[in-house]
Amino acid sequence: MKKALDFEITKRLDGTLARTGVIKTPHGDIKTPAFIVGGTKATVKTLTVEQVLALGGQSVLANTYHLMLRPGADVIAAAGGIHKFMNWQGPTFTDSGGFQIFSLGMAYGKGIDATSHSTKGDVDLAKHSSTQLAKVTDEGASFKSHLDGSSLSMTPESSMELQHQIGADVHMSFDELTAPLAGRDYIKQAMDRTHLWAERSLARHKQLNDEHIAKGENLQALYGIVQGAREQDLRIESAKFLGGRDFDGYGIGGVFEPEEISETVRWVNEVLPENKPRHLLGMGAQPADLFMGVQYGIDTFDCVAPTRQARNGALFTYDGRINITNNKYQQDFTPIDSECDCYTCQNYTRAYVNHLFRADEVLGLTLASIHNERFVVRTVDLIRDSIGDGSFFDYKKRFLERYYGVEGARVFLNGDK
RNA sequence: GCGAAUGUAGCUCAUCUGGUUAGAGCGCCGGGUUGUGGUUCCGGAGGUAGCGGGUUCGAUUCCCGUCAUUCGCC
Repeated sequence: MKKALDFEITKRLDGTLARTGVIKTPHGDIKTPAFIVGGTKATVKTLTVEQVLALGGQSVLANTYHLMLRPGADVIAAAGGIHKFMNWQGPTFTDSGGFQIFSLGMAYGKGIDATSHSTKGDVDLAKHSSTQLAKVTDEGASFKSHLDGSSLSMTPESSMELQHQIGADVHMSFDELTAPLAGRDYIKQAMDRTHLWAERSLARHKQLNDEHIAKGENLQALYGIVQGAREQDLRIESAKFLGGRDFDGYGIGGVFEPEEISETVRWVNEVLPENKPRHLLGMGAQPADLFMGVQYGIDTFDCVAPTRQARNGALFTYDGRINITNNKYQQDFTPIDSECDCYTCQNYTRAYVNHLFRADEVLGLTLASIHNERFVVRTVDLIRDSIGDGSFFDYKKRFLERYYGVEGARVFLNGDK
């Protein structure tokens, strides 16, 4: 029987979990490691698909929650699927919506968000959920739309149905995110529920794929999502549980402190089956995330931070991040980064981008987004090359010491040869 | 020339009949953002209240003078 997705490992880096490979989908291949471009609402904000292709984007990731609210999965299905709808002919992913129910529902307006770097107290969000906008039970989640407050619900089955309507190449199983403030008991409970939901997601997914086969349509792939937060034994348990199921690949979910990424990812990837792709959900706001993820076995990333930060004027350079709105760039007629090969750096100056931001001109958002997205896509591409030719550790050291400074980079270089 | 109104932060304006360190919005300066927050979020700087007198325990506030701006009338 035809498979929804193939993954071929082309090279391994000795002594690490890093590898290069190719994910093959009905809409084309993804050379890995790869940075997947954020296309939450079936658009990469401020960019045309031509611009995304030009900056080296191989694949985009959209979001089930956002698309079910607007325009509705049925509209996308009627359009012939997300590829036709948004005019992106390459590989696509959709996230299940679980994260949004957490971040926009349960934690909405409560000062708790996915990045709360708060002390690790014991907050059981389920106990608070009756007064909040989302409620999670074993059956699924009920929540209120952040757009108009209407009552909605999502189950593993309905998430799969929506994702199949949207029609991306790779889906994520419906999961429950554990909050940064969650205590171990709740982490365990949410993980168990995520496993239950993963099995139900997989069962419904297979039924829907059978329908595609009957209609002669492309098969769609499903990743199981590993949870377990910061608990090593739970992460390992989750990787074992899901690794033993017939998923096409795996997503690693949760919320991480930057310094926790490498060890959490390592726990999981030492256990997951080696021959399936692994996606690190939502991480990649800064270069160290990319190097650490790949070194410990991640094949694909997605992260909205590069484009979100771009829209607010925070731009990457190889010497660290700058805020292009700063006064000092008003008459700086050099590129954002003289070593960057993006369209923006090839054609425009810091002074011009600074002007666009100050004048509130929308082109600034586009030029900044092209630059930041190109910066991370290229960084991961060069990581892939460095695994290919064995220079990964040299590249990593050189890149991170320049970006963070020798002192700042040290924490990321510990233990490297 | 005469009459009237108005002068408070870079800008537009608050400070109720005189009462602690004169506020806001915008702008300006800096920072944040990790399964998306384009209208974002968080900090910060900045005013001898046009100027000079007077009354008062105390004046941005009341009085006088002066300068400036605006409007109206000769």
